[in-house]
Amino acid sequence: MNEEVLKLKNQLCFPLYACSKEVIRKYKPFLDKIGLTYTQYICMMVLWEQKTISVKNLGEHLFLDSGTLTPLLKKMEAQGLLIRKRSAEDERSVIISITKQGEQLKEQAANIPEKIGQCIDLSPEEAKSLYVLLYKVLGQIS
Amino acid sequence: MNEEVLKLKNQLCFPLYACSKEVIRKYKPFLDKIGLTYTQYICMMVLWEQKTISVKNLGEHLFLDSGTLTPLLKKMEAQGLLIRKRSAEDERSVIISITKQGEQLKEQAANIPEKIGQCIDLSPEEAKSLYVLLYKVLGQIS
DNA sequence: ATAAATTAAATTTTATACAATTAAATTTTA
DNA sequence: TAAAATTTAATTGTATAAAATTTAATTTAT
Repeated sequence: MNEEVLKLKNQLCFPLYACSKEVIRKYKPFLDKIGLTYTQYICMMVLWEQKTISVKNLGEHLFLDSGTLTPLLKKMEAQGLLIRKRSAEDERSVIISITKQGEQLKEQAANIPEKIGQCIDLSPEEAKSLYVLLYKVLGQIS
Repeated sequence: MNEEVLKLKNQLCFPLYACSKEVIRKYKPFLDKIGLTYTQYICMMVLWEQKTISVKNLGEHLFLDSGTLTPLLKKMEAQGLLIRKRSAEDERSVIISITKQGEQLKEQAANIPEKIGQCIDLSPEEAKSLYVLLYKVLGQIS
């Protein structure tokens, strides 16, 4: 057996996994201030752009399924950030719509990307390269 | 407000988060065959190298705390892969030692990195670049 | 037109994650 | 040396995450 292949330091998956967790952890203090978790934050990002979207479509954007989204969206509805309504055309679909309160949250979130950016010291070229490589893998694997 | 900064497509955190999840999901069929979850797999990787390690030290390697590791390690002990024993020198520490059965599992895991590699089509240079960038961010952020 | 297949959410179960707290042991300091 | 501070696990509570199943609605094919 090649003794090297199963060493943690020779895996690409591990820094990916660890880096993802640590970056998300960095968001916590900022997201706490506006009462969102990271997953809720990326849902809101989609809603700030789209205003209205089905659970199915939202899940496709975020690589999440209804088992994760349903309880999450119910909580956010209870917080007044969005409304869930079954589609009239196709009753299997649930349509999410952002509320005024949800729209207003965007202003409070506006400085978060910059704050996170300050924690990560990559050159524009490095950041771009990382971005491209991650989306390349994501496109291949999902 | 700059309307661009909060768009999902302009975030670096999101492909990191999604890519990590999707890659780990790819491991599932292979890990299922040997009865491990991904987190258990990276614990075993450390144990295949170290044989013996404290919970504290293991957590530092994996960026995980006792709240995650304790129940995980208890399950793995019940499966016969390792033994948990409180240190004699410092009773606050719990020492994890791999068992013969845990050692044997390594042979069954030996082909997993290659299998995953087949799902990810990056040139050696791209893979190296991704690896370096991830560890760079990890070093800055944690 | 209706049975079969598909689709979309919701639910259930299992497994992380991690913050916060607790408990116990050890080390430091006054 | 005894109190205070620190360290290490364990526990508790909350929040994902995903597989598998269920339910309900819609579409397809005969």
